[in-house]
Amino acid sequence: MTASSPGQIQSVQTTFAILEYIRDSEGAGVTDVADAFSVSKSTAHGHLSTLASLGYIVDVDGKYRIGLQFLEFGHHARSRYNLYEAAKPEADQLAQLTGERCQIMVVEDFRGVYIYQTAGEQAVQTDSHIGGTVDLHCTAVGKSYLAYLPDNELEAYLEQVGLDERTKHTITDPEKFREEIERVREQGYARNLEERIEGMNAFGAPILTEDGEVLGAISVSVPTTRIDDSVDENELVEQIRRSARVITIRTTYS
Amino acid sequence: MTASSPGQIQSVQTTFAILEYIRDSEGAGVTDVADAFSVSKSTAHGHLSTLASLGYIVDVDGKYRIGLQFLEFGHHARSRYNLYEAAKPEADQLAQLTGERCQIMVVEDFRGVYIYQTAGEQAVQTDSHIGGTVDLHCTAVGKSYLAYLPDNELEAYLEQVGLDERTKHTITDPEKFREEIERVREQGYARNLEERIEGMNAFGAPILTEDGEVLGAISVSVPTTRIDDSVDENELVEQIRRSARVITIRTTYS
DNA sequence: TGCATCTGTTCGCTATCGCCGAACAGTAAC
DNA sequence: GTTACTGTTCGGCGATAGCGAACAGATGCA
Repeated sequence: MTASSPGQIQSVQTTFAILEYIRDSEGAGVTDVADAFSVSKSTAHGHLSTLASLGYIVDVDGKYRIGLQFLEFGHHARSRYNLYEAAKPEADQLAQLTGERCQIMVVEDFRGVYIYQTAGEQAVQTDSHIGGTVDLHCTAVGKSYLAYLPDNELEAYLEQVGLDERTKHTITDPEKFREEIERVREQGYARNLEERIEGMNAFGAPILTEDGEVLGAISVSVPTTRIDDSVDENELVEQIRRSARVITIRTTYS
Repeated sequence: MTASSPGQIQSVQTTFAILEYIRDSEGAGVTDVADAFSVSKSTAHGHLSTLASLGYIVDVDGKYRIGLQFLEFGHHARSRYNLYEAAKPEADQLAQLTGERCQIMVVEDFRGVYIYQTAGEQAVQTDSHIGGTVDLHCTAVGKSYLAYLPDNELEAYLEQVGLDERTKHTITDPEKFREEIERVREQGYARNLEERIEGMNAFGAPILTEDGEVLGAISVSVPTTRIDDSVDENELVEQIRRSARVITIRTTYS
């Protein structure tokens, strides 16, 4: 707990830190929280009992866990984007058609957030899940999105966030990245070749409004073992782009 | 803002009240919040800037709105029930088959919470949505759930929550309600005949573990106009019960 | 263009209330 | 039945959350 900016309310910061701790540690009690944050048991108890009486955490077998009330907030936040309802059936279909994992992403504060994710028959497990965030520069969805952003916003991303190396395939050179983005613009789709996770690739396309503004992106993940082998990249990309177009139409007339 | 129990942290209560306000009012600014809670602008600003810097609310066109970070909490809470992944495809199929609205519910603190909801072709719009909560006593999902709860917990529900009247069809007499629950047990499914919303009916079945413990429930909503008319109740109920059984099997082997 | 009126932000001051530590009370373990 | 954990309650101190006023942008209207 370092200084933190002034005018901020500490107990609120603490409460959310505790919530994140409960989430990530798969349940915690008073003592756990007191130890984890080096506060007294009474303080931890105060936060936990407040959150519990508000229903944001629930007691399950003596450990507090994240309550379902957050579902409503999450769902509400998602519905703002007017994308979920339109994109869900397309993503499901794409996953079924390809047998792989398919995801829908939007961007908030320059972070990619998966608002939907669905798995086909042979999809491999990854760390991506609904609500999870990822870098934009090393994902197919992220690059699809960045490519259709105004130039100044792309530059703002490069400056404020940068190109952190995730694997040895991550593009970290700004100039090369601009070229990559240019390629995405020309081709209308993005590729991620093990740039975020070794062995995992993805192909994505932006979801645009009719005016050409980018709302989010859709992608299909394919493990390297199936690339060249069983997967026809051109056909897959065509399917993805078609889905993206359908979603555009659906969001327009709804 | 009345007294509230001691040992509770007020600023945390306030912050969550503000979050709920932002959610329900579709966006709010510093002045809105200050007015709504009769606090000074600086206080409102403190809460909002804290929440914003944590990323839990985001500035959209000068109004704060709920951030997507809650999606991760919601998704996490839902995944605890090990029901969503197994039930989603069944619900989708049921909605497609019947053309109506289908929902999956679990219970937290004696409140029914929809963890999934999907609409068929001719489904009518209702107020139910993912994360939304409903009474147990006047819904098909709720009655399905209560029927498979141990007797003492059912009695605890009647005592602690009670049978509030929602429409003139709501069962409000405890003795009649116990009979209704007995009927659900015998038949293995529950009916809601305009007991929560005028004109809306639903048919539901419990989702059980192999040991017979109730995990949640699944239901299909049908407007009164289509009952008797186009919908064959017996067939519909059979489909729902079959889906519930499939979900049980899926949750067991996953 | 200028005035008026919104918005959000910053800054001391004060009283509140969040935090602490110790004592207490349940509960599981052995 | 004793031990060693849990979580809970209780004063007391001191940090801090909240207030109000003053400031600063933004927007709108004439």
